[in-house]
Amino acid sequence: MVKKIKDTGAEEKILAAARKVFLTQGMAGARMQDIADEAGINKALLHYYFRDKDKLFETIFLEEAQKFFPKINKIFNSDDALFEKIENFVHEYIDEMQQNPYLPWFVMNEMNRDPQKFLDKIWGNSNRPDPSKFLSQIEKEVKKGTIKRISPLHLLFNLLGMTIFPFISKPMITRNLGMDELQFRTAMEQRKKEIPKFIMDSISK
Amino acid sequence: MVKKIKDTGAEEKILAAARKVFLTQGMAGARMQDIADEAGINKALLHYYFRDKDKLFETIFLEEAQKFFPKINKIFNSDDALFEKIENFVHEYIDEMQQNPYLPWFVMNEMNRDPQKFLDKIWGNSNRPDPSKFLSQIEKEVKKGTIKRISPLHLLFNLLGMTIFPFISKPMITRNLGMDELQFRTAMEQRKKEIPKFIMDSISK
DNA sequence: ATTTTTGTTAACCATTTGGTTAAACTATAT
DNA sequence: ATATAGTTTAACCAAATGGTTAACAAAAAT
Repeated sequence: MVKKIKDTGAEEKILAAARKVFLTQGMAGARMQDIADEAGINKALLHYYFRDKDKLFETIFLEEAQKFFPKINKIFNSDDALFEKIENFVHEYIDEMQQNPYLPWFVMNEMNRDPQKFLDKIWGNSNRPDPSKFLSQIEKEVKKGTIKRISPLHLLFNLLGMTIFPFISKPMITRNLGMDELQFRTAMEQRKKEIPKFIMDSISK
Repeated sequence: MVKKIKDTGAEEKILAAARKVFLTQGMAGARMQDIADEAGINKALLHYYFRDKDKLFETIFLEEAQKFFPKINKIFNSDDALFEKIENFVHEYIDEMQQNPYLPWFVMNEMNRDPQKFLDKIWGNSNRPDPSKFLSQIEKEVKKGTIKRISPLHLLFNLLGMTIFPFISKPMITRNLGMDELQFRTAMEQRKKEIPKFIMDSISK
């Protein structure tokens, strides 16, 4: 009956280990034994805390997705002006990615595997990314004539692509361009300013 | 000794099946039995033609990667003017993705899993994407003053991101925006013009 | 025609892997 | 001290999975 009065850390250690293994190996590639080893505990303990692999995976995936998407929503649905919104989005997103570089790949990977499952299950219609306000905001600006005529959808694609893609392709890009970890970090840091500038240069009249 | 005088199709059927299964499930998620079923042949025949799973996977991956990257190289290393190069790249890339939508995700996915392995093995220094000429070309244009001051690296990231990202995030994006297959296709078709325009609007003086 | 090589299969095998069990250990309450 | 509930482990189990074998069928070579 008494629950979690004291946590020596077993459960937390499992979660940390599972996070690491799932994020790098994906659901299919992850091994329960690897997670146990990584956590420094017996494999059976995994099943003691989390019934089975699916449950454990879902816990991790949900946790990661939920700490990630709401932030975006908040920005997209804020009352900021368009340019500030773009700036905020790029800034926050890149910060998040710097701390958690495997996240976007992980999310998209599992989503590719079984789109139905996650879009329904993980985002309970509550925190699913909703760019509709952002899109209509662009349209409004176009009509007002403050920015050039551009399709909101394409601007969204551009914004997302420029921001997220480097992190997804990191291994390929860095290896191919001979960048090291630090160079990549600084490049991404620069992009916080480069991307908004690039967009504004393109759409402002 | 005589090899492939006639191909009833077993080998081809295996390759087609393996392509399908590997592209959608990844190396870790793919099951040899699934490939056999998909090909309509006995599982043992897989091992008759391709020693083991690794070999089969490598065949597919190599085949896919090699029909994909050289094309890009040709564009990046051509003598076309910068804008034409960008136009060509976007055009060719989107065409390729339309026909083979799982490819970019597949390539990057497996590359994330084990970067060392593929970058050395798959691209034998021959057809590895090499944007260096493209990068220096941008720098030249900047120095000539024909375009705004922009970091070549960031422009490359922007170009790649805007072009490739929608295909990687397709399941997420389409579901979230309520797009169907046709709408997605037409949107991507539009991007062939939208992306070059977006870039030129941003960097031209 | 018959031998030999190539292609194909069903049945099988060994290992991996997710998951269970029963026993042991730890702390807390009585 | 002892019972009790919660925690952890070693040993085990069954299913899944990659891979092998031996027999059989089809084709090619003799």
